[in-house]
Amino acid sequence: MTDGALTTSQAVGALSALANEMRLDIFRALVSGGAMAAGELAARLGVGPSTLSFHLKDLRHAGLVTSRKDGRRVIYAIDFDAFNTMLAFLIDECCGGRPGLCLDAFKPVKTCA
Amino acid sequence: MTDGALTTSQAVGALSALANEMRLDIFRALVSGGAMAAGELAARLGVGPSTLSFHLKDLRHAGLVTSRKDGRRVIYAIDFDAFNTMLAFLIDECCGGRPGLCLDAFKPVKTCA
DNA sequence: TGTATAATTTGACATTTCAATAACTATTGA
DNA sequence: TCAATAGTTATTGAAATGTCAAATTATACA
Repeated sequence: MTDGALTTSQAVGALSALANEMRLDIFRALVSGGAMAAGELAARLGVGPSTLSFHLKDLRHAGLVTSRKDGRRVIYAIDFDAFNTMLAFLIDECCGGRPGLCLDAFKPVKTCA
Repeated sequence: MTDGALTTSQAVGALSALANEMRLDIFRALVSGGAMAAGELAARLGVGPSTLSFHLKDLRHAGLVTSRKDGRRVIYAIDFDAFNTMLAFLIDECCGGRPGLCLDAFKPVKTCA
């Protein structure tokens, strides 16, 4: 997921990865809690290790999270660049050519008043 | 989908609706081509009527598109408010509390220099 | 070395999703 | 009223997805 723009199937992959309640919870836990080990995620979300691993693989395959080994643990983290790329896809591909229609959502985070 | 904020399961519903190549194509066709009848969508996308109807129902159920009858045709259109609400959810819930991390995606559509 | 811990992988199973055909409903217009 | 058109709704079967328990790999440490 190093390219700037997503193909349709990459976008579908990223959307699919977030289109599941448990994976969305995982994603949000990593956003709010920062990078953490699989075991800590499992404890926070009350999920068994294999089920968690299954979903983490999905998120990682979609490029939305990264993982690195630290001893016998595996630390997961959000890939914010990839997430931004997905947001950019939604904005460009789905609102492109119709500026103004999709701008409402951005106002809360605009910093240029 | 008249409320301002989405529940998690509403967000999953909206994401799931877009997490399919054909539905994403339908959505984009409606964005770029504006409101149009199911038959015209079917012709543009080269899809059978029942398959199209199946996916349109999905998008409508997720709240991302609206429909109205016009004679014997049914006109479908993007519900941009709902789409904005979904974008806002992604931004608020997934980047909230970490301003700056998710701002990159907005720059292309910023209108304030 | 032996044991416990952290995580992934595998396999069985149920559920959901998707596509395609055929049947059905509603509307138009000859 | 009858036939054609526009869409939706069953129905079927195939493929993908999700859950859980058990087996496996890798690391740490007594």
